[in-house]
Amino acid sequence: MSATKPTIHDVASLAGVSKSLVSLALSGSSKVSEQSRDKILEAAEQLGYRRNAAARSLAVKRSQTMGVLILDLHNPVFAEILDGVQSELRDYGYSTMLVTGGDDPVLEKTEIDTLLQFQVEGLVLISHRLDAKELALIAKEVPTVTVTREDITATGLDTVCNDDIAGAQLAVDHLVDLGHSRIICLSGGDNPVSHSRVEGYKIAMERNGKASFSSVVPGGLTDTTGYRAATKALEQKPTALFVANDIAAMGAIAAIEEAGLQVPEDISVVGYDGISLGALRSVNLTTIAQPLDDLGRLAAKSLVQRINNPKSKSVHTRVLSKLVVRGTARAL
Amino acid sequence: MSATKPTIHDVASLAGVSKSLVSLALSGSSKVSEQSRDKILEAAEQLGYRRNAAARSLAVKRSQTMGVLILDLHNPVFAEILDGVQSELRDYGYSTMLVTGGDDPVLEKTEIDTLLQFQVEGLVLISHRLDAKELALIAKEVPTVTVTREDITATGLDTVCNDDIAGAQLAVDHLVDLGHSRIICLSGGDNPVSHSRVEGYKIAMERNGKASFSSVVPGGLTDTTGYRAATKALEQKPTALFVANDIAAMGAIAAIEEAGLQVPEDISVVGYDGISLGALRSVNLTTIAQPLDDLGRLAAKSLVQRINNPKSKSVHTRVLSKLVVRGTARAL
DNA sequence: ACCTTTCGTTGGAACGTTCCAAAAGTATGC
DNA sequence: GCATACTTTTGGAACGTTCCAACGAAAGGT
Repeated sequence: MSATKPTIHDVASLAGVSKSLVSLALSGSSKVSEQSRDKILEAAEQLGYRRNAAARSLAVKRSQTMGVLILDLHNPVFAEILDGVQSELRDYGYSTMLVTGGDDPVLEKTEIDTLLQFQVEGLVLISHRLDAKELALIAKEVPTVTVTREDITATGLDTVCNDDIAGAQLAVDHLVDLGHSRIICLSGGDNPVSHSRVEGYKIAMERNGKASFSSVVPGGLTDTTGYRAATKALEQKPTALFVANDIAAMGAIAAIEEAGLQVPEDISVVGYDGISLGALRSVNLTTIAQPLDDLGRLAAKSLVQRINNPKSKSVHTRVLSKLVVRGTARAL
Repeated sequence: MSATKPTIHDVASLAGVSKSLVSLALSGSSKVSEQSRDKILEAAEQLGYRRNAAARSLAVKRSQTMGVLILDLHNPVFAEILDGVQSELRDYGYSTMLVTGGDDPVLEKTEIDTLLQFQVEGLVLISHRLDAKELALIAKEVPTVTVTREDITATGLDTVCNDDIAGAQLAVDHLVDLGHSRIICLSGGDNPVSHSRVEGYKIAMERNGKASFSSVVPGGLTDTTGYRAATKALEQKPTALFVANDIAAMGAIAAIEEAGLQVPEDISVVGYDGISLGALRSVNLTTIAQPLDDLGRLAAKSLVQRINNPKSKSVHTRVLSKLVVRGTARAL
């Protein structure tokens, strides 16, 4: 650590030019003579000069930074979406500031506040805990895009997500194709995403003439809740389970095996999300895969677009999820 | 979006006081009269005023922000460490700026550069790709702590990690306790962490008088590399496998099952890392668990300490990993 | 030789804060 | 009623950058 960081002034005086010229040279302006540019670049190099983003952001009134809020890094879905967000934003020349809400909704609010203090130009919210009123308020202040929920409309707010209703139908159709009728749905609890998936399940059961077998067992989005729901579901002697998400599906599989049954020989299981974890050989989960990376990329794109054109009306982007057939569902 | 963001001046004139007093009031100074404080707070609220962190950081010459570099968010180990880092830093009043290097080492460097431009006060590096020279250079510029590698000593650089050699011995000892002799080690490839784990394996085999069975099959840290290594290892008819990390262990388990054998009935498997994924009921992996959250917290602590006392010499913190017995290893 | 244009360069203002020294106001003591 | 002390408030400088208007020098046109 040098005593004090070199500033543009230091570079200027070492190169024997004015600070203005240094600024110009550093931003690659064409109106700097070859000679001066070289001197300046060399001086900067020698001093280990680095632009001060705070000062810059203050002067240009743009931070070139986006804020990202993630519900919970432990669920791989979010990490995978983040990856897309981040790499896309990088291409647009934005940096990313990431915060996680943890379990605490209050914390989530203060974290967003921190983000805003840093003058982020936009917000990507990968979380479904914020309520609509809150969200609208935030979106009014800064361009915002939510990923994974589309239940909300507010000015300045874009959304990116998959069609959960359609996706769930894909799952059921696949199971029906395999000859299943006794297909039970393990729900993901009380949140918009899970509701849609259940709805899709019901529609597909009906459409396939299996309405009489339609049965939803309340569950959640975690390993444990999936396990519990499956245990309960087994009482109804299903031949297949459609589970609200991949993690819960893994819990469900464990429950089935503990009950002395085999997946997929005795019971087929289809999950939802398409986390890369499910592709691991020892998991090998048949699932409805959301294009998670795309989800992130599109969110980023959408945000950048809105920043360039703040008055445009809300855009709701839908991505297509698709069935990924692996080893946990097979023909009866 | 309001036309233009309210500044401290706007608040001041609305409250009928000077900007200085507003600044004072907002930072909670005790030398502001009750009356003024109320007026100011109310005015701020009314305007939706929010401090500008860039301006603040410029004025106080402290960004109150730390930079975190993560190798790869897809590997849950990193996400779990990050969680600890982040929550600890929050307690110290720091914000976090996160970047990921992706696959590209060059990118990793520019990302660190971005972080430094934002005047982060410290750097947490959760990545083992940077080389020693690079690292020393960075540490000279800003307090830095690496998590997960301790092969490097440089001024201003602290490290936090577990004792891989000891951890690996724990794994082998456990297997020996269970009556195993034919224990094969699937290595994690060519990196310092994996080397240590192999070394620990060898030491423990020797110590337990099983040196003649000692055998290392080269592998990697991913699902696929674990799968391949296990396939090869099976030729030697082992009764147990010690795998370099949990993800690879999961790949190994898949290979074993595909070969028509069962875990743990025919072959026991012990992993390393203790990712929460391994605790999922359908995985249920016996492993050497690093206290990942602690790792993150300690890194954060170490960093804060160094910031408060930059001249102190390098601190190398060791955390204790422990055996977590689950379902993939059992007595012969 | 002089006016105009172009090019390269410059000083100063501005961005929104914090901090400091000093001013203004209020209370206390004699 | 005045000096003293203390509390509250204030204007201005500073932080490191970008941007703009303006400058001098060199080049071009007449």
